[in-house]
Amino acid sequence: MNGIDHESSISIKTPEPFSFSECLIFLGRSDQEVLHQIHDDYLFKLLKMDGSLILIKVSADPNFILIEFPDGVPNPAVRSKIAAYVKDWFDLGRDLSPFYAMASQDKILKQLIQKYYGLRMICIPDLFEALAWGITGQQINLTFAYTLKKRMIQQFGEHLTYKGNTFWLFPSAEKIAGLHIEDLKILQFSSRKAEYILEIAKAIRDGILTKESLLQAGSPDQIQESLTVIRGIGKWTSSLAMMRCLRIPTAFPIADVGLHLALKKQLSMDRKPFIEEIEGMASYWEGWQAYATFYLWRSRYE
DNA sequence: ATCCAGGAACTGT
DNA sequence: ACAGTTCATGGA
Repeated sequence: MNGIDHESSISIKTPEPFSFSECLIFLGRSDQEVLHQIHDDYLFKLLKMDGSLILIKVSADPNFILIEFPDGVPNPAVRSKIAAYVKDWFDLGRDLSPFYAMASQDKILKQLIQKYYGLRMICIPDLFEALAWGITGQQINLTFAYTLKKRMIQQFGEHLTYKGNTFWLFPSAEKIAGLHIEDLKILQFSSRKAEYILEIAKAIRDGILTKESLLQAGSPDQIQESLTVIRGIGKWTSSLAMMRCLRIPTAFPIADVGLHLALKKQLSMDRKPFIEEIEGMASYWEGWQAYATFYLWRSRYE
């Protein structure tokens, strides 16, 4: 049971703490994002379940998340999958109280959990999307990374138009696996990133690389190892996928420039912190490095 | 023009 | 294991 199914909608009891509006702020961080749309306090997203496109409209009241289906109500089996998806997307299954207890004693995180109270990790449940997004974002500025992602989606992803708004789905691994390097290069992906993404798409298409097999690989270190043996996936990209797709709370992209800039700002430093300095700060975050990182990322969107 | 951006592979020691 | 080099391309 992932939620209460009212046939034409689903409501999911939200855990404490949870703030839908904080999640919407993170989701609205780029005006180039086309994988969801925010209109007033409603969040729209296109999903594909059992082979069919389904548009969802998500909203919240103090105790529930409500999922509606403006373009057609799917069958009960699909509704149940959608409830599970939304739960994963907002990381609703996690008990945040240990994180908040730790953070309330931490110099850096203390203010962040007050400011962004109820923010949850916004996850990327699709493994191919998480890895492709990681590779896309390697060593380029975020603005350009969003541009590349948008081009890839609008070139190769499926879409649905409802009341004049077009909603996009991230391209499937199957679709991308069938492309040539040139097809991504022309969108201004570098040759190497195009190679990496195509190879990973093929591995996912062929069932060699799956979320389940990664999760069964064992400890977080073993999962990281099985990711970093893949060409194009280093420590940073694997940590990102472990954070936002596999939802491993200890995942920690310690070399992430976004994290560095957030810490620089929080600590009013005139330079980015050194890795050794971050290791010192993060020693207090043990068990919750992923959430600490996520809240720090959030602090950059002020 | 210059530096840098939510890195990773490759090469040499 | 560790350090330096190369790749790659737009944003500010």
